[in-house]
Amino acid sequence: MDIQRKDVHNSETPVLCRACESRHRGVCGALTPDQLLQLSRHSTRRAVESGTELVGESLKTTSYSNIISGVVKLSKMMADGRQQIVGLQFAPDFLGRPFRSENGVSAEAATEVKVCSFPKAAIERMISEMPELEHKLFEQTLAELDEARDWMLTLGRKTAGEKVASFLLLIATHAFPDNESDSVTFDLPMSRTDIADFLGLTMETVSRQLTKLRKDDVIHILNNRHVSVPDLSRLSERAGS
Amino acid sequence: MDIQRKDVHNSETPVLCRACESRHRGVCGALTPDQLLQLSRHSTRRAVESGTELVGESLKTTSYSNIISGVVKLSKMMADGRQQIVGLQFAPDFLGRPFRSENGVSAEAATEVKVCSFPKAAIERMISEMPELEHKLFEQTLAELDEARDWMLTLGRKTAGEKVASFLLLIATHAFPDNESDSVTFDLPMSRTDIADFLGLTMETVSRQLTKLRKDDVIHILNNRHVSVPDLSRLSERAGS
DNA sequence: CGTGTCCTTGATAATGCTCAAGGAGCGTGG
DNA sequence: CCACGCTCCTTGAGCATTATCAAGGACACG
Repeated sequence: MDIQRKDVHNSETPVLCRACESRHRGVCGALTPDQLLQLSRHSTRRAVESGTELVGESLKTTSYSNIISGVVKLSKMMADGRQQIVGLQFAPDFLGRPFRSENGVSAEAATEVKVCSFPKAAIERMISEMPELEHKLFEQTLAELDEARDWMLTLGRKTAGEKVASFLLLIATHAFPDNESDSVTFDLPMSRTDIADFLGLTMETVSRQLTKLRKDDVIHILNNRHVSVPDLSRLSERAGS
Repeated sequence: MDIQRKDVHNSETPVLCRACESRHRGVCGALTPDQLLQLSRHSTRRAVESGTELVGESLKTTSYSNIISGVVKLSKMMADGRQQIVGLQFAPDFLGRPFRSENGVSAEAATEVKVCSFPKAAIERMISEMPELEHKLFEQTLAELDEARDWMLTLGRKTAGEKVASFLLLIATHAFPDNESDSVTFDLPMSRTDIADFLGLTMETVSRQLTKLRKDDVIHILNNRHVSVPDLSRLSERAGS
């Protein structure tokens, strides 16, 4: 074994973490290689298929995760079965409600999802020891709150057409956060029913509004899931600014 | 001057802070008397009347505040004037978006409001020096996120009747957080128009639903603003659990 | 080739919105 | 003290948007 590597203060970044986005844009960016190594000893990486429940609405959570790839939907359900998706999470978001075992939302993989999971206790210990880590989580939570409030405007005040356009815009920008051009092509990470549950509409209304956008040449649809937007600014107009 | 007081390590709690709820349930609970004293030197306390704008939607903020009493509404507006209230804040909530000068919501006093304001720089310095303070703010932000997501379910999936009942329940529980009995009486902190903007409805629909609840004897209304709920569980049923 | 899932489209119904009129409370000024 | 003007709220009638119910199309998989 390479002695030099072992001896330097900044020990080597764990292999698993090297190509991980969480180390750059996510919460692990707050950790030194030493700490990363310590945490990685307790972490398990796994891929789950679309539809898997990652966190139950009233289940006690025993672990937290970083999303490595894929899309996770957070949802709430009423006693009679009505459902509302209250947020989408993308890599490299941190998944889980800190400081509380029960969080009132369920998390389900919307696409195939790769996660890196840690035991609750390990994370909580590191949070209490490292203000930098807590700060990162705080920043993410503030961003989620901003997004939740944006979406409240969409849910409460936009028309069906504006809602669907807003959703497409949301996916387009999150799928390609640093897209500079005015056109994008992407796969929708969710079914019509899921989109409806996110927008507070029915599946039929979502379908009709997508058809309308297609007929007005704002979007092109191939194979139900595959969408291309030739001019983002035209879509943006439809979203009601 | 009393020398003993001056010399003890834990100096005296500032007069202004003594009866303040923020010191117990709010963010100031994270501060020692020494730190409180330091902060209180920069703080200004003032009362503003209902309707005053405390934070502009795209204005750069120069100060943060603790709400001492009253209700603050956070809202977003679309270019064409459609408005959505995205949150209500009560004493002893902290008002302001940390780490960003522009926060995308405007804050307006819904009732007469008393606030204790601090310069942005002073708070940010204390946050960076005191993990405990940041932790308190983080906890409040998480609670706000939970509430925002609860409200998303209300906005997206509940009927007009359920929305109005949910609103009354929200006010009843926040006005008297430790009420044990099954009946409550309170004043609504906002107009019908504001309630409509919070629920994603029109003023007329809110009015009709209130009338319906009154005719069904779920609530009693005196003088438009004054409401009494004889049986909270019956109201809760109307809110769709 | 059948069966299943997901999506689209159509016809009809219902919920909530728009427009309109009028009532209640309140401060102001005659 | 009362009339007025004002704001806020209620109520009604008709309408628009979206939901519901139903049928059928596209595609995948056995």
